[in-house]
This record gives sequence, structure tokens and C-alpha cells, in this order.
Amino acid sequence: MKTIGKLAQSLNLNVETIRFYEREGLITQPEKPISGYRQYDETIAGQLRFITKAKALGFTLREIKSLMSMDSNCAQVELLSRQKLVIIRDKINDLQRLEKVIVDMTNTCMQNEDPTHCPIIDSLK
Amino acid sequence: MKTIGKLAQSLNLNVETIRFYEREGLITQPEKPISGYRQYDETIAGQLRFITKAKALGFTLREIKSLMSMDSNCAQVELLSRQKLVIIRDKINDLQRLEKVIVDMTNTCMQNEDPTHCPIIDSLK
DNA sequence: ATTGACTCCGTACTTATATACGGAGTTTAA
DNA sequence: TTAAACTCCGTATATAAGTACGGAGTCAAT
Repeated sequence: MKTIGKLAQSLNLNVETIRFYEREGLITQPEKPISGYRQYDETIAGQLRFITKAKALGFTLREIKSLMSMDSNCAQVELLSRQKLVIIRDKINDLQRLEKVIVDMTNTCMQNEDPTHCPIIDSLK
Repeated sequence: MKTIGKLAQSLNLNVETIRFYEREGLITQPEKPISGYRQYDETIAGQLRFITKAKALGFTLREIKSLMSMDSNCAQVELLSRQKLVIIRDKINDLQRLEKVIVDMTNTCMQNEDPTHCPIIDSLK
């Protein structure tokens, strides 16, 4: 059993973040002995690792909360993952369009020899 | 000359957004006659279109403010654009990595026939 | 027994980009 | 001329995901 500080340290999280996740209902508040200090066991450490990994995959805390409550309903989890996939692919497309536009602009810029004018600025006008 | 409402309408912006940009120093506050109502000319409309286009390219308001003050310093503008390009490419890479992971996960999920277990959930644990 | 480190809780603050509200003044159209 | 619509300003609210603060209580080591 660990206190919140030890737990935070071992998971490389901020103490306040753990308290925040608790307030948000992502993890259950652990039993507290007479002293009032939270005592954490492996269960909650595991939940926190789950949250961290899911976050790294781009899930929001709200979605992670869903995921955790779906637990073994695989079809539901798959659906949520596929929805996330759509969002990720849309974002990739958007960014790739932007990339093209900005590449073009900077290339034009690079060839520009008129110091009184910037083609990028001009194209935004 | 237009009042803020007409201007907002013609640019498809919210009145509050224009006031916000003004507070943020992105556009200059226009001359106000005795009545106190802002009167906008084409100059400011142009600045607002500039902001809108630059935003669509993924520039933040802070960066847009820089862009507008650089105006015809083409080298500086190019630099900022290239920096933005790096950020965009990093984001694309991140998202593509995520895409792969989630595709793999959902595929595993799809083949799963054990209703008491979800491979996605398992892989996050 | 004291000191320093830790924890408690509730609340406020942060960033970015707006949007909404409320009360007061102004303009416009019938 | 009066009612509706518009604008003014300052402030509050929204979102997401935390981080920070402050005063009070607790624990561990010396």
C-alpha cells in the first residue's frame, strides 16, 4: 500500500492529477484509514496505468471513463475505437492538406527576391 | 463603413469574436464617432479575413499576431511557416502511429470470439 | 518533542479560443 | 415617438486537462 505521493512518483504522475482523476470519477477513492491518508493498492495503480496508456492513444478522459466502464463488452469497445480512428484519420487529412499549402507557400517565399513583398502574407490577404 | 454587427455578418464571424480579437490586439480598434459605435472600413475587414485564413492554416492567434507585424519581412515569415510545418509534420507522425495501433487493436477485437474478454481493454491494462 | 515532509480539502488559476450575459445607451423603422 | 434591434463595456462561462495554493492536520525521524 502506498500513499498518494509514493504512488504518483512510481507512476510518474502529479499528486494533483491523481486527485483530479478521482474527482472526475476515473478512479475510485481508496479506503482511508483513521488518519485520513489515502492508501493505494495495485488495483488503482493499474487503473492509472490504463488511463495513461489510453491517453497516449488519443482517448479523452471522458472516453477513457467509458472504456473503463465497458470493460469486457468488446463490441462496444471496438465501436469506440473505430470512432476514434475516424477522428484521427480526419485530423491526419486536415494536417496533410495544411502541410501542402504551407510547403507551397514557403517554396514561393524562398524564390522571392522582392524584399518589399512576402508571397505568404500576400496569399493570406 | 459598417457597424460591428454588419461586419460580423459579412465575414461570418461572431460579434464577440471581433471584439475579442480587438482586445487581443490582433486588429486595431476603429475610430468611433460621437455615438460610440465602432465603424469598420475595408482595412479591418481585410485584417479579419487574414486572421481567418491564417487560422485555417493552423496558425495560433499569437502567431497570427506575429505574422501581421512582420508584414513584408519575407524571411521572417518563411521561418515561422517552416516552424509551423515542423509542428504539423510531427503531429501527422504522431497521429499515424496512433492510427496503426488502433487499427491493430480493432482488428484483434474483430477476431475475438471470447465474450468475457476484450483484447483492447486487455492491451491497455 | 520537535521539525520537516507529507497529506488533507476546497478553491482558484492556467492555456487557447472564443461565447454569453446584463444593464445601459443608441439607432432605426414604422 | 416608441419599440425593436443594435451596440457599448466589463465580466463570467465554456472546454479539456490539469496545476497551484493555503491553511490545517499527520507522519517519520532525530
